[in-house]
Amino acid sequence: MAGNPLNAKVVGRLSLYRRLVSGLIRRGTMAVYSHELASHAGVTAAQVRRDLMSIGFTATPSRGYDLTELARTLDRFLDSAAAEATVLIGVGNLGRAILAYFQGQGKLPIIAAFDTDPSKVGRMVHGCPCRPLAELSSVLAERRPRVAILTLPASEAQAIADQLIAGGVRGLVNFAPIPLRVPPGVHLESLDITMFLEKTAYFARLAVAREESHEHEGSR
Amino acid sequence: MAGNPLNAKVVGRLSLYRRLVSGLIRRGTMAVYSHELASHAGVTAAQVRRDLMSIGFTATPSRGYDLTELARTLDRFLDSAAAEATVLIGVGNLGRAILAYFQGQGKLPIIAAFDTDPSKVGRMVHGCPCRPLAELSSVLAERRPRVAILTLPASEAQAIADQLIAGGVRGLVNFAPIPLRVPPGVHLESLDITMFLEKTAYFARLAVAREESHEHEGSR
DNA sequence: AACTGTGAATGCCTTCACAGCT
DNA sequence: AGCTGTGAAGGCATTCACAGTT
Repeated sequence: MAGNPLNAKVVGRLSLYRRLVSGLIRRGTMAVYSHELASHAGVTAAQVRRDLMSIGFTATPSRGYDLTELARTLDRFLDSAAAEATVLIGVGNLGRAILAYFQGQGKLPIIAAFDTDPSKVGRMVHGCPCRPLAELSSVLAERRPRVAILTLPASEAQAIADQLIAGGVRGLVNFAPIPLRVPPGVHLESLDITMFLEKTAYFARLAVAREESHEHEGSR
Repeated sequence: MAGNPLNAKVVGRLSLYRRLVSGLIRRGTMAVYSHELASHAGVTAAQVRRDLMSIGFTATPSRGYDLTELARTLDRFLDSAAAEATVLIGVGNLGRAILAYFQGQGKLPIIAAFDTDPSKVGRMVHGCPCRPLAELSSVLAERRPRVAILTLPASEAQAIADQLIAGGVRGLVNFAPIPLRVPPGVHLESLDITMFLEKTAYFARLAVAREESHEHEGSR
């Protein structure tokens, strides 16, 4: 059932393929060749073939990959049998946006959100109950969530992460702009939005500079 | 001024180092050794040395990297002389969260947000004017923003991206869950939150399975 | 004695390229 | 004729390890 442990980049692309495949199915497509799926995903055909090879999914040279079968296989790899309980810590603007985005998504239900702010606690936020942070450990003990989303201030992120991991959480998606330290066996995905923006600004500036120097040609 | 073109991963870490450095300066630290900065950043000391080497910043073996000097050098690399005008497309929950996060951050001012929803248009959202999408091209022409943040539905993302690029934008941060196609010379940073969550859930599940099988030892 | 800067080694990921299949 | 599955090659990023410096 587990198969051989897949590499993180492959899993990311599988998640993307799944979404593309379900879109194609909805449009009535029955099968695709690697280069077709590749062009939708923005990767090479060889990459698609390798990725699908790594989960043991095969095509026929004549028809390509059967989409119904592929969708089922991807579901089996990416989803648990039961839905994976998830918690979210930090009901600020970003936390609320993510709650709104994932409410009613089926798999990965966010079972509770936590915050220290008394004005938020007790309410429903986009369909999710907001509870005081003090109740975190009892929720961890009772509901055994395995995934947590951190949308809280950087100053509190490490302490909360430690508490979550101690309580059994094994996957963290961190939006706080600080590098977290997690023990081996715990998966951490860090999404530092400021960093992505600064990176983008750097390359945008470079591109503009390059274009401008090409315009009046004379340099170099 | 441009130097040799840096690799994207290096630029990402430089952005992180900058934040760490400014925190250290605030606490009164004057200099750090590569292994100290590395431990804050969660990378190896060799990595820090290589990254700083790539921007030509050097230390003295006795004191390490001078933080004041380093902060200045990083600023010079990561910031433009003038602030880089940025626009945001799609004032949904996520768009609003990002507007809130970046308002008043100095560099990278979001000069306008765009949406088609008439109930949003005309208002200020977290200090940023929300304008109708129809005005996008005139704003592109007048203000020449170079960076854009896409927080809109997947179905519209590619068309808007094309319009932005035609209007001079050279860096995109895309939150829409779809792979965008951009021409060479345009930098694209894609942040597919669903993908990150699914990846994390996969590895969390794997970790739990591994722990459970270790508990009653006999399997293999 | 301990650090930096860096050539060389390693390791990982992606792509090539082709035999095999239909 | 055109596709897949995959060994081998290639390219890129990280780490090693050490000469040089203070």
